[in-house]
Amino acid sequence: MGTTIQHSRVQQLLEAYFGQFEPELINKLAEHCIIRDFEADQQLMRPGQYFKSTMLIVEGAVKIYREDQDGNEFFMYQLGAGDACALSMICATRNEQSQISAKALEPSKALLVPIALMDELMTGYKTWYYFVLETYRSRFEELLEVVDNIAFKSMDERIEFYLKNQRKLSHSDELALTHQQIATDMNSSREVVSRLLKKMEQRGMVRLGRNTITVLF
Amino acid sequence: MGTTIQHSRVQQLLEAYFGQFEPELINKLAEHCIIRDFEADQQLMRPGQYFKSTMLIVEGAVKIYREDQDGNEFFMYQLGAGDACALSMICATRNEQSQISAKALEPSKALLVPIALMDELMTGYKTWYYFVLETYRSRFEELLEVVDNIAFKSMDERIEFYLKNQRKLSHSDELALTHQQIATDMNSSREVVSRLLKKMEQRGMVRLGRNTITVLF
DNA sequence: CCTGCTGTGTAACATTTGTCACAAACTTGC
DNA sequence: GCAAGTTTGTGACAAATGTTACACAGCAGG
Repeated sequence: MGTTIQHSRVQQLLEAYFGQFEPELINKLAEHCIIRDFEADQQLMRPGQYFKSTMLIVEGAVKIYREDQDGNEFFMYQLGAGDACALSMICATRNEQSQISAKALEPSKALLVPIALMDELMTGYKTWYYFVLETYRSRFEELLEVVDNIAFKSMDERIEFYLKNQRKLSHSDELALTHQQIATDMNSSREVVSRLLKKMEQRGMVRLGRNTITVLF
Repeated sequence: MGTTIQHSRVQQLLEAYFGQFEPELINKLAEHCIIRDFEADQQLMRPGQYFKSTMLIVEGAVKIYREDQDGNEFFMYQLGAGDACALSMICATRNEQSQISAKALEPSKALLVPIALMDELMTGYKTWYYFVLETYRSRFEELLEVVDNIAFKSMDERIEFYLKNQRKLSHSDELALTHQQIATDMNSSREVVSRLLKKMEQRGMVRLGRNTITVLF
């Protein structure tokens, strides 16, 4: 594939999803970014990995989660087109190991920005530095919300929050989820989730079907 | 107090605790920072507050915690001299409301950097932008550790982690803590903490006294 | 030394969450 | 339409945590 083709494709994507960037920044990025595709279920990051670039998501959905030694998972938040992976920025700038996992939930595309560019971008382009700070800020806030949930709330409230969140992410009241998936994301067990969902159905908050949960609140 | 006096005092503090800053940055900051003192137990930040400046701690210890509607607390991490409050940076840059609480654990001093300076500092001084990113990174990591603890670990493991952390912060194996304080920080109840501490004492991990816990591991 | 306050110990019980076991419902491929 | 796999429902029980209630120990001030 010719470099010019790739170059203009990147430019298009940047303009579409990162319209807040000043034109010179877009040009700069288009010169140096490459596009990377991920299949559904493919891992974008795994604990212990080093980064040589920062990722800007331009298509698909990426789940960011925590994994412990025993392989237990815990869902933290989700990224879509227009989002950047804050962790990859942090780790990239510091050349540190990542301690989190990321997985594509559907076929996804990301732009890879070489970390060698970071200094120049941060000091040279105000919209970039705003973008980076804003990325941190919003991930931090999301993480704080996660802490709130597990620190202060009971399982049923957490499920409620989870469903609301999923509804927002999928733009639909019909969620294609199994009880097991929810249990995995919340580091709980399937039976507990089933039990509580059943109670919520009795209270008229959801309608349950095989592979679907309809949110009614 | 003469401005020159204040100015040179700020400069001293910056050199002492933020020695990584380049000299021109220190001068710049010294010109515009003011010193603010906090008494023990005084609140530095409360939910819903707006920031007009970023805080650099130069003396004392500041506890950063989360509070819910019912007044329950949950300890997140602690700052000391040389640390910056990441949250005040985030909220300051975005002119957003803070959603966390900060309290001085002992008489403390902070330098207040006006947010109006942020743009200039970020783009003009590489050590500043490194510092800001590193501040985010380390707070983020700490927050991840917090998430791990409450998501994956049981109460006794969490107490163990808490005590290790306190030991590190106080540079001593003798911790001046009541069971109630620990319970508050972990959003649990005093009885549970007493019970588990007693078990740990039986296993030889700690020695318990009134107002003191001696860590033996 | 008595009084009151704060901190700790502990038993009994309630509630929440996790685990095990198994059945039933639904889905898919042949 | 049958077999095999996946998903859900549910009861019984275990374990962890939270709650209530109360005794008592240590400390401070008069």
